[in-house]
This record gives sequence, C-alpha cells and structure tokens, in this order.
Amino acid sequence: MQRNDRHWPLLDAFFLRLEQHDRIMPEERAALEAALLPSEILPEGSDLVNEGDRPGVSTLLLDGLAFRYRLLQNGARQIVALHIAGDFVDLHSFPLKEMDHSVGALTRVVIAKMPHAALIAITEQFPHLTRMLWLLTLIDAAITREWAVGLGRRSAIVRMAHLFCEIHVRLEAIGRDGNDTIDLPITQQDLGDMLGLSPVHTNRVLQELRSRALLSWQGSTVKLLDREALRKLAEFDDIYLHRVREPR
Amino acid sequence: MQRNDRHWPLLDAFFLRLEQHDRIMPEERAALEAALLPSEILPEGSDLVNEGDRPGVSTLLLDGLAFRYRLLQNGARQIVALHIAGDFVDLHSFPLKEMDHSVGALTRVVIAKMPHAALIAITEQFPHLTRMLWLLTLIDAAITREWAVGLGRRSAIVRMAHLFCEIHVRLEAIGRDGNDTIDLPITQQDLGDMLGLSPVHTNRVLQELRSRALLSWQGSTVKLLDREALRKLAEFDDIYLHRVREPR
DNA sequence: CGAAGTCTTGAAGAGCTTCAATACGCGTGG
DNA sequence: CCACGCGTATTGAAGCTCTTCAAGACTTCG
Repeated sequence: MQRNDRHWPLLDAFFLRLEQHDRIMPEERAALEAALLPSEILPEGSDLVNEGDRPGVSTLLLDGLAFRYRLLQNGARQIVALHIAGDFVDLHSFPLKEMDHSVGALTRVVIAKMPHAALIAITEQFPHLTRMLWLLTLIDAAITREWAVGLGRRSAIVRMAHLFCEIHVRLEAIGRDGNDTIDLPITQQDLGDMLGLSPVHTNRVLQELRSRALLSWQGSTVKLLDREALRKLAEFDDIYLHRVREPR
Repeated sequence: MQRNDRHWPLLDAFFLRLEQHDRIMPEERAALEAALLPSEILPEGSDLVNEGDRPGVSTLLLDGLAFRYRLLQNGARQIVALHIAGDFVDLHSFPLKEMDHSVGALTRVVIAKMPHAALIAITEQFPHLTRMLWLLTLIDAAITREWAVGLGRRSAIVRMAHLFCEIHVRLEAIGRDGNDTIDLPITQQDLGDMLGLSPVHTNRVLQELRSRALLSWQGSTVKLLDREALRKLAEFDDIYLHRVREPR
C-alpha cells in the first residue's frame, strides 16, 4: 500500500468510525494519512506490543482481529479488549508511554503505525482532531468498563450474549456485518479468555445459546439467529459505544 | 474557596498527581485554575452525574471519595472506579458527551467543576496540558483494565488484596497515607460492589485477610499490617498506575 | 495418513451466592 | 444517660455456577 495514494482504501474502516462520532475535515484526514507509516502485515499469533514495552509508535489496525491481554503468574490469560479493523489498537500508549499489557494478533493482521512524534504534532496543530483521537481511546475505555460490569455482575450466558451483540454492532459500524452474520475466526479458548471463563464452561454456555436458537457458530461464522432475543437476554444497550455524530 | 487566590490549597492533590507524571508549567497550572468554577460541597450518597446525562462540565474531586457505577435491571450494582482527592472524576465526559454510567459520592465530597468550553480552549492553547489531561483519563482506563483482569481471572481474596494495595499506592501519591494506614469510610457492601462479590462473601474474604494478619479494618481505618505479604498475595505491580515523571 | 489442535462430554468438587437469623454499633429522642 | 431503632456486620446452612481433571471425538493441515 502506497503512502501517496489520494485515497487509501485500507483506511476506510478507520474514517468510517471517526465520521460516526463527528465530522472530520479534509485537512484532518490528510494529517492522519500523512502521519501513518506504510502498512505492514503480521501473522496470526504474533504480538504487536508487549507489556513493559515503550513503543514510540501507535498501531492502527487496518484488517484482521487483535486483542489486548494480560498474563498472570499462574498462566491464566485475561483478554481486556478485542479490536477490529479501524481500531487504533494502542493509541493509549501515546500518553501512557509504557505498555501495561500486551497486544496480540488473533488473525493475520494488516496494520499501519503512527509515530508518537507525529501525534505530538497533531496535538499541536489540530485540537479538534486531538479530541477525536482522545475520544477513540475513551470509547475503548467505555468498552472495558462494560466488560468489567459483565465480569462482576452478569452470568456467563448473559455476558456471552452481550459480547456477541457488541461485536455485531461494532462490525456493523465499519460495514462488515453480513446480515446478522459475523466472521469470527477465534477459538472457544479465546472467547473464554474475554469472558473470564474456562474453556469447558465456554463450550457449555455456547451450547446453551445454540439450543435456545439464539446463535449458531460453524467454522468462523457466527450467526445471530435472533438478534432481538439476544439483546434482551444480554440487556444490551449500545450507549457505551457512543455512536452519535455531534461536535466534539 | 475563592477563585482569585494565588494558591488554592484544595488543588494540591490534583497538582501533586499531575506533577507525578510530567512537569507542569506555571501557565498550564494557571490555565487549569482559571478554568475551574468555585468549589462546591455535596453530601454523602448524592450523585454527581447520572447515566444518560450530558453534563457540559467535568468534575474534579478535591476531597472525599466518589465512585463510578452501573446498575443492572436486577438491581445489582457494579462499581467500575473509585476516585480519591485529586481525581478528575468524569473528565471522559468531555469527549464522550453522554454519560454511560453514574458517579456517586461515597462520602461528603468537595468538588470543582470545569466547563467543557474551557476544556476546548485548553485543547486549543495548551497541547501539552491537553496530553496530560488525556493521560489522566487513560490512567483511569488502565485501572479499569486491571479491575477487569481481577474480575475475570483472580480469586476473591487476591482481588481484594490487590484493591487495597492499589488504594494505598494512590493515596500515597497524594500524600494521604498514614503509615500503611488508609482512611476508607465505606461499607463492606460498597467494597463487594467493586469486587463483584456478594456482601456475605465480601465479609468472609475480609475475615480471611484479617486472620492471615494482613489487614485490620476498624471503623473507617484500614491498616495494611503486612504490605509486602499483601502485595505478594495480590501479585501487585503498580506499572498500570504509570507513576513515572517523563515528557508526555 | 498421522499429528496437533480444538471441541465435546462426564463427573467431582471448589468458590461463591442466597436466604435467614443474630449481633453489633451508632445516632436520636425520650 | 439510657433505650430504641436502623443500618451494618457476622454466622450458618443449602445450593448453584463455574472450574478442574480426564477422556474421547472431531477437524485441519502438513
């Protein structure tokens, strides 16, 4: 992918997301495009950043799935965020500097890095764009909050239903939902590590959702068979995704 | 408290926190002080903001304890953040606009509000200060992440030990730790709602910490009797609080 | 076709919740 | 100053959710 393209198709998901929250001016878009390094491809299973790293760049996910996670001493893994195309995976490392968790590629991913020096320049020249980037990190935080609510107070099945609703809405937002069908090439183990569940119980909860005819999962294709029932079960309310276009 | 004071003692905790992460210039400090409205006092139990609100101001906590929480349909409450003096409790509502959770006063609190219009001006005139405010919201997010890790993958006792370690470090950072003693005027119910536990189990886990001579709690006084043992039990590592003074 | 990873199932048990009752502590009014 | 009352803390007991261990089946891929 070339830097000097007038239009950078891989960035569509990213700008689609931004435009959902507020209007982006052409010069802001240009500033972002100019700040990005040429895209790279990383294989499934590789880590984009590790706990303790001080990256110096932030990573924009252009395609594929990535996740942020922590490993505990007993080997347990908790996934604290799932990222899809258009997500600025570790933009928070720009103010934070040091990573307090790792980011891994759940699938083959296409990424583009943005040097923190370029981000500093953006904060100096584009206040509104700065607020928009700030916003993106805060929506990530809102999602983590929602996960924490689920982990603390929702049962496994409700939590899982909620997660599928969330993923569906987020994919929809970047134009990647196909008729209540989502492409989710992850293992049940990965799913369990997002939900704070053992692989065995993850499997059983999944079966319960299937037997209630709310969901099917074959290969990497998840179908929400009854979206409304799923939302009701999950008490899903997408307010925390802040998908409102307004001046920020 | 008067706006035109040269020195605003109630802001000490806030500036202490900021200075821990990077150097703050006098004009940045002045800009913050000028942006704040006169302080207010709210009684214990009152809500500072509610889910669904669109505040128009962000609230700086000058004294007391506040918490962010969500209520579920079955009446369950999950507390997703605990805030102490010096915390910019709902600074995230500046880019987010709409609250996706509520903020309550755990004790009598002293607060000062900052209009979002003033925050916009700060983003236009003080890029570095903007990054510092951004940083504060991201540290809150890092804490939520840590809580999510605990809720998903740590046992109740480890989670509780971890929380006490965290509160201690955070109070220390604003000069409010008294010799491994922290003033925590909250109920076991509140504690349970942070840890995702029932009141009964919260009580039993607390007793276990007491019987292991790691902690005492009488009235509102919590003593960390063996801080090192507590940290070891919790696998506590304060990296996620990002208490490093460096250019941001 | 074999091997490695993933999914599925059964069974036992740990961790936590729920319900219910009792004890404690603190502020208020008599 | 004491008694009362209400919120909070504590205890016991039963049961549910989820984990762990272990084995077998399925899938995918070299």
